Parts: sequence; C-alpha cells; structure tokens
Amino acid sequence: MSPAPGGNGAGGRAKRPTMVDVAREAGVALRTVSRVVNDDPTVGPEYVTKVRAAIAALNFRPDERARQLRTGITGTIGAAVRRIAELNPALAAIEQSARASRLTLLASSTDFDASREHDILVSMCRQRLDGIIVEPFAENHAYLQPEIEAGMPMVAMDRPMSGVAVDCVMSDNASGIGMAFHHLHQHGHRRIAYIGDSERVFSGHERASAFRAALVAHGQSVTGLVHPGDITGERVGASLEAALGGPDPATALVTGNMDSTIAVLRRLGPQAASRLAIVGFDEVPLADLLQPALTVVAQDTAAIGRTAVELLRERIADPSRPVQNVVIPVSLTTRGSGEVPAPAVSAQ
Amino acid sequence: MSPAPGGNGAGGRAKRPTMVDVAREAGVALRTVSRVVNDDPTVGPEYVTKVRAAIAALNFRPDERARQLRTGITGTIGAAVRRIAELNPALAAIEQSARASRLTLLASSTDFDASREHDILVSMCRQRLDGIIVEPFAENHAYLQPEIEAGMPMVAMDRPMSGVAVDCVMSDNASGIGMAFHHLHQHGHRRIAYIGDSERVFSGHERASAFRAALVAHGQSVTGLVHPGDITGERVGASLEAALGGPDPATALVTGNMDSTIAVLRRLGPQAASRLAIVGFDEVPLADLLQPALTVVAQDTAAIGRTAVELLRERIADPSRPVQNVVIPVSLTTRGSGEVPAPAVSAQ
DNA sequence: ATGAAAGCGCTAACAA
DNA sequence: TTGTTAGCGCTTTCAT
Repeated sequence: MSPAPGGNGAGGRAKRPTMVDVAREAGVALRTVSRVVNDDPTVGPEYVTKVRAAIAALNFRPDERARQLRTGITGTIGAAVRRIAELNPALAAIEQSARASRLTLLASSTDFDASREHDILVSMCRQRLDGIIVEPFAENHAYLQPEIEAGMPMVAMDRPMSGVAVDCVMSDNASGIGMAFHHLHQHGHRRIAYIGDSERVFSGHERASAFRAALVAHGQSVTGLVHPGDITGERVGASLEAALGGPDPATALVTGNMDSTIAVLRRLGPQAASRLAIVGFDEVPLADLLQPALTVVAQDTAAIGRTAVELLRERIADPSRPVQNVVIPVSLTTRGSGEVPAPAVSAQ
Repeated sequence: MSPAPGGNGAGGRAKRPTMVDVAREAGVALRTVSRVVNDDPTVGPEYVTKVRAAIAALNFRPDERARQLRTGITGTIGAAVRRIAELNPALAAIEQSARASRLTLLASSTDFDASREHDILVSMCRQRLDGIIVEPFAENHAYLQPEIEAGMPMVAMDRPMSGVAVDCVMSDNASGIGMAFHHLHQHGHRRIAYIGDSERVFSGHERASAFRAALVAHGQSVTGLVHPGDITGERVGASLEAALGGPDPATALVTGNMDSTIAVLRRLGPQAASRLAIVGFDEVPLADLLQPALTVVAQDTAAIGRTAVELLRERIADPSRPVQNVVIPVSLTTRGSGEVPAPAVSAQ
C-alpha cells in the first residue's frame, strides 16, 4: 500500500532491492526470504505472510543471475541453428520441448558462417548453459573438445560433427531419396534427374550419393542426371538445362532440399511443373497452393527437435553414457507434382 | 603441452578451472589474470605470456555468469515475439542489429498466449537482461510497471502496450490499407471487400477501421464488405460467401494479414484468384510463384526490427528520455493479383 | 605495473 | 522452524 521506501523517486534510476532489503523490511533473516522465494514448505505461515508483504512493498524480484552463479545451473539450453526467424519446424519443436522441461531456450543464427558458429558456441560455453543443440556447419569442431571434456553437454542435429564425439539426430536421407526415386519410377519415369545442394554439405552429399545409388540399382547410367552444387539461380538453371535438354531429356526431377525446390520452380516458371514430374526433399511453405501442388519427402521435423532435446537431457543427466546416434524416418506426401505421368515413348 | 593437473581424468565430470586456478598455475595474482582475460594493456608482456600459457594448459574459460553478476550487465537483450522459427523478417533484423551491437539475443515465442507472454517477460526481468523487445499480445501490461520503474528498458513492436508507457515501433497500417484500396479502385473495382484479423487484435482493428474509412471516403456503403474475425477456414469461408455472393458481389478483395491471405487462397482454390482481384496486407512466402502472383502491401520489416533495437539502445543509454513512437511506412508490391481488372458492368 | 581484499545477490551447510 | 556464515567466480577500488 505504502510506496516503497529507499529513494524510489520518479525519474532516477532506482536501485533494485535485494533479499537483504526484503529481510530487513520483513524483520527476518536472509535465509527465510530465500526459503519463501523458493516455496520451501518448512517456513511458518506468519513468516511467509510477512515476507510476501515485504516483497510486494519493495517490488522485489530475485536476481536469476546470482542464483545461477550459486547453484551452477542456468536452466537454459542453447540452440545454434542456421536460421531462427525462418520457417524451422525443428526449432519450433525444440522450443516446445524445452518449455515442457522448464528450460529456457537461447537460439542463435549461425547464418551459414563457420566463424559466426564458432563465436556463438564459444559464447554459449562461457555462459555455462546447461547444454547446447547445434546444427553444425563448420567442417571441424575439434576446438570444442575441451568444452565437452569439461562437461558441456552437446547434441548435433541434422548433421554429425567431426572432431568431437557428440550425440546426433538426423533424418534418414538415403531412404528419402530412395522413396522419391521409387515413386517417380512407379509413375513410369525412366529418366529421372537430381538437383540438390553442394556435396560439401553433409546432407547434400548423402542425398546425391543415395540418388546415384538409386540410379545404379535400376541399371541406369549416372551421366548427366546428378547435379549437386550451390543453390543459385544460374547454377540451378544450368543444371536444369543439362538435365532437360539434350537427346534424352529427363522427364522427372528430384530436388534435394527446400531451397533447390524453390529455385527450380522459379527457374521453370509458373505451371512448367505440370509438364515435368517433381518430388522435392523437404516440405515447402504453401506447397498445397502451387500448381500442381508439390509432392515432397517430408522430414519429421517435430521428431527431430523433440529427440534433440531428449538426447540433451539424457546427456545432462548422465554425462558418461555412450554417444547416441538417432536416425528419424521420413515420409512421402503426395500432392500432384510427383504424380505427373511420364510422356508416352514416341520414338527415341 | 602437459595435461591439465587437478584430476581431469577420463569419464568423470571434471571441475572447471577458475581464475584462481589460473593465477596459481601462472604464479601471479588473480587480478592479473583478470586483466589478461580482459585485454587490459597495462600488463607486462612476460606476465601476459605466462597467464596465456596457464589458460591454455588448464583450458580455462571465464564464467560469463560471474562477470554479469559483478558488472550488473548481461550483454543480452530479450525478444518476446509471437513466433520464432517461423518466417519473421523483423526478428531476423533484430538479431542482426543486436549482433552488430555485440548484444546476445534471447528470443522466445509467446505463441499467441497471454500467460505465456507473462511468464516469458517476468523471466526476462528476473534474468536482468539489458532490455526487452516485445510484440505485445495481452490486453494489459500494467504488471510490468514496477519493472520499468526499476529501470528495465522495454520497447513494443507492431502494437502499443497498454498500462505502461514504453517506446513503440509499428507499421503505418492505415496508409497500407489506403494504398490497397486505392490500387484496386484505380483498376476499376467499385465493390471491394475486406477480410482480416479480429478487431480484438490491435492491428486488426486499425486495418478494419482504415478500410471502413476508405469505403466512406469513396462514398460507398460499408454494409457487407468489412469482415474482421478469427482466422479459421470456416469463418473466412463464410466471410467470402458473404462478400462474393448476393446481388452485388465484390469484385476485389483486401486481406488484412498474411494468415487471412493464405486462408482466402486456400478457400478459393487454385487460380480462383485470377477471377478476383486480391491485394494482401503483409508479404507471403513464395508470393511470386502463385498464380496469379500476389500483389501485397509489404511492411518494412527490416526497418521495424532495426528501429526496435535502436529505440532499445537509446532507452538503455538514457532511461529518462521521453517515450518515442515510430511509425514505419509500408509499400505496395504489384505482382498480378491486384491488377486483375474489374469485369465490365453488364446490367444493374 | 602488480597485488590484496571486498563485494555482486543469491543458495547451502551447519548451528541454534 | 529459523538464523549465521561461507562461498559461487568474477570485477574493482585501493594500496603498493
């Protein structure tokens, strides 16, 4: 009711009250305030009342930083992903799981930049977060070995890390590519091309390799059909020409990730996809509104995020357990673009 | 070279070395280690060498939490937005600006839930972040008054906050709606309907009001043309029927935000938009790949995010400066859907 | 240029 | 059940 004593006048930068102030105001010991704040049941009801009143009178808010320093745990896990603020269902799942475990999530964008990733991970380690989920980008992470040895729990998502042994969760890339290929093959296509991310990227390599394997398994030549590389308009355009031009053009296309799919659609122009069968790896926003609607191999992003948090919590609980490697199944979502039939064979 | 002393054996949870350990290892005072860690130039070169060596030998990493407790600043700002992990260019801009100012960003999803928003904001206050950017959702934020009085810098984004006086940055909603209406009017449309978010939402209210004002300014009746409400398939479907059915159907549509636009497109089905002129408020992912490509009123999300960080930094620097209110202009991006001409008047 | 010692605000042994 | 006291790991006066 009465305004807080202690020079809380208007305008000036008020000094926040601490537990000591609350204790004085309530006429109890510091320890009692701490107990009340932490809902310790062994405090007498009248003390609880007095302390609560003092807390309200002073507008006291405990300083989480001091608590963290003292207890050694931050209640926060970090997520170093390529992009926050872009559609990232795995990150959404991580946030949800973290919240369910009463953990704060500190998410940062590594932004496809190894040095940024380095800075973020080092900073997270200095903050002594309870654990870190990372979607690795850099080639080598040996510099993290001391941190891991010092007990910093870490989980890799989407890609494994090299140079350190950490738990990892990722999609079954090979199966997904197999599904896409098989689906198009079943719809009569015999010339199926692949356009995807650079093989320098782990998943780009896995997917391109799996596609080559599928071609070989169907007794086909790999020549001219597999086009990994950077996702730029020009590169994708050139790959498209290579795949769709020539004497024996592809009648169907597998795109290796969301960005490739979008780049291909942009390059082909509206409705060009109705002449060509397309199956994309990764879900695409508004895939149902395109024409034809896009058939995709969908990753179980919710499971990936959930599993990442699970692995991290298990690692926190038992730092010495053996390293786990979890592979999450993918699934095919048919919407139209993958069911375009192969054109009847005319001549050759 | 030699392994760190102090029981760093394999398997066990190693205790991290502190500055005290480094000081002992280097044979210097604690204070000197602190100086070296903080690049204080007044340290003798040979001391620097010794300390660096000890740091490397022990794999010492300073504990950011202790530093924060002691200095009082965290170097971290919070962002409580509706959704991270979804396309959110304003959040991306915030992250970029924060990084440019060497600030860590702690982003959390309030997820369209007032109690979640409350928990997140309270938690950020307890963590004594250097400042908070919030995309307010709850009706009233008076509970934050004590925090603001205690010196917690805060900036509202996209919507103002009620119950507290804080800086605010948002788009020029009224102009945007005016642009959309005017654009359609210029293309010959005389029956233009609006479907948007609920008027309980601040921007929903602003935009619906502006649309009514536009109708009135053009001497038209408001009846049956303005449809704010929750964004669900059924509600949007009903609003569409009301607007497009009847004796005098609308020939053009303004949608009030991204979700309304997408809901309308889903409801109308593919290519239905080629019979109806549509201008959406907010950019839509892959808007260029739809048919017809989508004409939208685009918010300058980059400017919004940048300004939010700017306002926050200024507030941190000068807690007593007057509250600022910044309105960011919007712009029209024509792609096709808004340029569908009005059908020739047949009878009536 | 370097060091000794006092805290930042909280929790956790240990006493009473 | 409540209080006393010693830190968590760092920065920072103040001496030297």
